[in-house]
Amino acid sequence: MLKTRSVAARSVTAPRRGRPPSLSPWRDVAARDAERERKRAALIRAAAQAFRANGFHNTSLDDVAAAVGVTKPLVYHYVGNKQQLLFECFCTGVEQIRAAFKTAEHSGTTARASLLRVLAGYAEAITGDFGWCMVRAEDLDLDAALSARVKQLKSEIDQGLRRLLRAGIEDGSIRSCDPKMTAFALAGALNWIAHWHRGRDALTPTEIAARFIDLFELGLAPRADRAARR
Amino acid sequence: MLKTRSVAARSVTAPRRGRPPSLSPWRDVAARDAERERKRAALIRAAAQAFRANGFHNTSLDDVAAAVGVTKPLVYHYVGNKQQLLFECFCTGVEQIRAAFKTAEHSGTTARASLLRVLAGYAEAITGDFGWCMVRAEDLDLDAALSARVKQLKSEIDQGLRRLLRAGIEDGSIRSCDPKMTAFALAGALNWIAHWHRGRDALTPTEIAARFIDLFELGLAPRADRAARR
DNA sequence: AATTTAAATTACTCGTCAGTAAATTAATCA
DNA sequence: TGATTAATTTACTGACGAGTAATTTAAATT
Repeated sequence: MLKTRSVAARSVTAPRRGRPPSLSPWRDVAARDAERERKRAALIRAAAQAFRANGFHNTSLDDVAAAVGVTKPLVYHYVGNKQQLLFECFCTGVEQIRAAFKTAEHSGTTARASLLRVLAGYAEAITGDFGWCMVRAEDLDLDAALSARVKQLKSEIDQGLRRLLRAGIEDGSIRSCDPKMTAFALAGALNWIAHWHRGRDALTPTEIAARFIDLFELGLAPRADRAARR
Repeated sequence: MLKTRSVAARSVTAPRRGRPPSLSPWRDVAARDAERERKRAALIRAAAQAFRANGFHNTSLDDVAAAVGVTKPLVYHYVGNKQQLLFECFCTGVEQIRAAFKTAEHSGTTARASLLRVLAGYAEAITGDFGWCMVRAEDLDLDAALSARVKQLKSEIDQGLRRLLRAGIEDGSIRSCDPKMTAFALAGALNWIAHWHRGRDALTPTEIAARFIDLFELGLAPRADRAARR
């Protein structure tokens, strides 16, 4: 067990043996920091997986530590406490969604096209390791400070969706609708994926997103106008 | 406190004082059973409210008991254990949704019309006291037996949605789509309401449902054909 | 009135688990 | 090399909360 651990911990970095004693200490320092960051990230990912598998409250920090071959106090060495750990999982996931916004936002065409791209990236993020934490991290499980930050981050995403919807209504690419409720419906449908999507599903995230987008774009009622497409 | 409790417990049933000693014991027995059932229901409702307010794991049975002015062991007198309590909350909520299916299902017109009615009832149920439990009751928090029953009940609802979708595709009232993914999207959007809807919201459940239904029915893309309405 | 049954309480057990103090090992530095 | 600092562990505390045993109070039955 101990052997396993130290091997794992080492294997992340390149196994440079016989390092030159002091060619440039700066390089070494940077590498060390990077490794620390990598370990921290591994811990957070392991936690996210455990939370998704068993739920936040049914996962002890001993579990998380064991999952990565390490003992509990080390978890505290890398992250403040259990709440903080959940929060980090949340942030990691949110970051992916923000990235989706970044890449999709000013991508030329209509606001509707941008929105659909965001939704695809969103779906991708939700099906990832951090999707569950992002969606189910309850403010209730966090103290006031963290809870506020979570709400803030969620709100930013929500506002991003609404902005795209409004833009689409203005540029004529989206029918007039209530942006708030529509954003809630979109986010809800996508977030819900975290509840049912489990690893080996028939459809890939992209395929799921495509189905959802089709529904949101065209609606359930039959269309007389095929022109509305694209 | 004690006084409060006993008054509350009594006030549910008609305050028949000086009851005729033994006119018909059967009537009395039935009334007693009914009262027991009413108390049990009150407990379950209180639990649902507490779970929604603080989360399942952040709610102790002492909390639940206190909320109804009673002590913990009495909770065990009425319901097996904490899991069971959550399960009961879940069932109560699900029952409302089943009712929505019942009333909407064979209501004459097209399958799409039925579906939209079901969605309205669904939204109504989600915003109620038991919505949170229905949506967030994690199989993870229940042992194998209860978890299986929860999955079963959820699946029935899912199948109900899919059936309506398929029926709609057949009778031409719904565009061709992937029933499974569409059902997931619909359920997700609606379930998500439980995450953000808090008592005094601007919109009533019915209004929310209307907005959602509009989106699902007509989609985001502008429609050339206004005929598709109704 | 005496007895049985149900409703509700007090006072406890027992396990789990977040979080910590102190010690140890390994790596870095001078 | 010896001294410092970081990484990691062992061994603990302290609280909380689910669930129970034993008891009391009230109601129902005869």
